[in-house]
Amino acid sequence: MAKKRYTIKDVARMAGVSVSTVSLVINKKGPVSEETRRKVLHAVHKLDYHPRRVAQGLASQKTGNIGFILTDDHFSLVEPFYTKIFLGTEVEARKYGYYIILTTVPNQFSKEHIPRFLLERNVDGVIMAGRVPEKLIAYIRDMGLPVTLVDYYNRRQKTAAILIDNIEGAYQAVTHLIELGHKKIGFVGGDLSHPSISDRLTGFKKAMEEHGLPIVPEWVITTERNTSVPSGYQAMNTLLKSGELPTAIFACNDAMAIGCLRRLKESGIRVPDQIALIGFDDIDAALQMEPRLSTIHVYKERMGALAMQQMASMLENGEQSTEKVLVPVELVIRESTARKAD
Amino acid sequence: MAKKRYTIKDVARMAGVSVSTVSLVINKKGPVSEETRRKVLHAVHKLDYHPRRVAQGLASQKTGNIGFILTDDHFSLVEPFYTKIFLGTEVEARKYGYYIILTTVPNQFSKEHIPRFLLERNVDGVIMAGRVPEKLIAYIRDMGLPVTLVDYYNRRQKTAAILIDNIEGAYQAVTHLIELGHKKIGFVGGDLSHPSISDRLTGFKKAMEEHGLPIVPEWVITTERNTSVPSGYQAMNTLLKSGELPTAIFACNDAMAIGCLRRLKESGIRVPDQIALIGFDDIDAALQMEPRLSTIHVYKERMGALAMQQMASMLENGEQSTEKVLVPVELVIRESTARKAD
DNA sequence: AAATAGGATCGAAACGTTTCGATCAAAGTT
DNA sequence: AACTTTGATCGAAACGTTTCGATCCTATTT
Repeated sequence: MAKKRYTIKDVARMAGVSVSTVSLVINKKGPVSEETRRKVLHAVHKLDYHPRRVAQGLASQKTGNIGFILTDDHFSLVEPFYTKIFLGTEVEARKYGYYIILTTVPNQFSKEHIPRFLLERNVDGVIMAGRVPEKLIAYIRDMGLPVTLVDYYNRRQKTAAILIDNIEGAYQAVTHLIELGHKKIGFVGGDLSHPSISDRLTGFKKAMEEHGLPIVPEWVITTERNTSVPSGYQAMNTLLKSGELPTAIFACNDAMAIGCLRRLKESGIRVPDQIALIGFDDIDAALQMEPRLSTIHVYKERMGALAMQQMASMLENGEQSTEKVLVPVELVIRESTARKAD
Repeated sequence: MAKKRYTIKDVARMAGVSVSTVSLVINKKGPVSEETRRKVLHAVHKLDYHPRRVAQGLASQKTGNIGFILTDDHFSLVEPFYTKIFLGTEVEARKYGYYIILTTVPNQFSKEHIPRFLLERNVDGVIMAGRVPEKLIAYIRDMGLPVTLVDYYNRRQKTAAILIDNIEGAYQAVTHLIELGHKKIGFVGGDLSHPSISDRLTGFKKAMEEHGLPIVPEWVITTERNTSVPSGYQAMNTLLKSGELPTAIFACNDAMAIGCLRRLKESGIRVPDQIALIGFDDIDAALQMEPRLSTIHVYKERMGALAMQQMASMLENGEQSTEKVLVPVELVIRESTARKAD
């Protein structure tokens, strides 16, 4: 039943040329006469020949695979944020003829967690999304493999990266609130050591300052350890206990915004009537909320695709790029933000 | 900077044995004296040697890769149902030393969409999740590759499969409604040609009959083309127009249940007070609803893992299994179902 | 003591490509 | 007319393993 698969030899025989000539034609290298090219391609077609990846790999010392690394918590998250980035990469990879091998590593990374595809030299390059262990980045760079980071950037490692325009996004979100007439605006964030979060805070401050609005320290919550729904809930809790409330809140991501929303509902505070709320990321859940969440849309699939493009060009040039691509975002106005009631 | 990677030759030299002996030790084949085994393993360790996958692949005619195929719409769906199955497979694959290569194919499948990893013979077996083109299954079987289906099963193709216990799940859901005192129960489904959906209808009928309750044709909606949120919305619409309403509804999946809920809210009908509602699948969104959706939990990651196990054993025995594994489900009672008000 | 069996080890072929250097013919240069 | 360049093609080595059959040694059987 299993059909016989032809090899390059069969093609060569059929076309009446040598094996190496067939290889040249297939890989579009070296000069080949129009005549032989035709003959070869005809034979290829006739036999439905496809070179075996594994053989190409051994001979050319390229596997044709790209590793895609996420940390455990990023992938197991309810929100398919990084999953979408992955998908974008996967689809783009196909265009280039690469395979993507996905793996996750624990946040508490140590030597024995080194992905097998690195040990076995089974990838030509690595794309990593989200905050990823420092050591791992260094290890891969050390192997001489090109690296692209997505949605993360570390000042010390000189790698290529695809980044959300966090400052601009936050700026837009806060400006939106200001244009709705809000003057008392709070920031809900966490873990400022993460570059994305601190950038979003920067954007917040920039918008406030440019419009001559005061930044009230009690309304800037940055004590939460992470940026999950429960953290948002907690942060809102803190805010509620601190006397006067702001009239609008910019949460550093949708997950935290959802946490805030939940806490506000429990206190019977109406969104957006009493407090306007805007998030960041535009995860799927933002659309499920009541009210539906205004947010900053992030083009996740696009980011994944861009990472693959960057990787492909590094693979072509054979050198590690340090280019940082800033991907624009888009303000999405839904129901959780409204003109300030007076 | 790029560290030199050692090959099996280096290990052989260091251990003072032949290359073939090293191979025997590493792969735990053939008889090797304890003495040499020690020497070899010591050298392996010392040099941090790992065989290159690509070389093993060529020599052994096994790639070490498993293909994972989804249809486009399954992967781009908002609900990460199949994504979770994929994740389960991926984690399990690591234990066995396999890599997973993910790809999607269009629903309208034709010859030119054959995944590249098949043409290039870059996988040892294929796992497919969800409803998948008939032709593709046949093609792969034809290549002599083992196949496992997840959450889909076609009577004509004799393949292994990991299946949700749909009949039992539906039976439990409906029985739950009956135990709450409901007698007028509706079914919201679509596309009965899909085995999962028709099985869920079977479970519905079984529960109704066993409890001596009538199945009212007007309350059994099976006219929708698919099982999405909008279809659920539409189905509810139909139900609303048909005179008397049931007091409880079993939707064949959570997506449709969400659609129903949305429509009910628009009409100001309270769930669960006026109508109890239960879904199936336990997707993430079920937890986000207000009220939170009662449903039948499906162990998605587990199903993915089981598929990998099945694949591994087929790869070991070198033969296509036709075993069907029925994975149990679990009733999850949340807020959308309540005792019938009288 | 010779014959046999079995365990341990090894050399070499094979897997299916790419790629490098060699060869040869035709065209261009002096 | 001799020499050089260029284009087309090819043969063979190389990639790093696995695996098969051969060989050698030791222990067992007769």
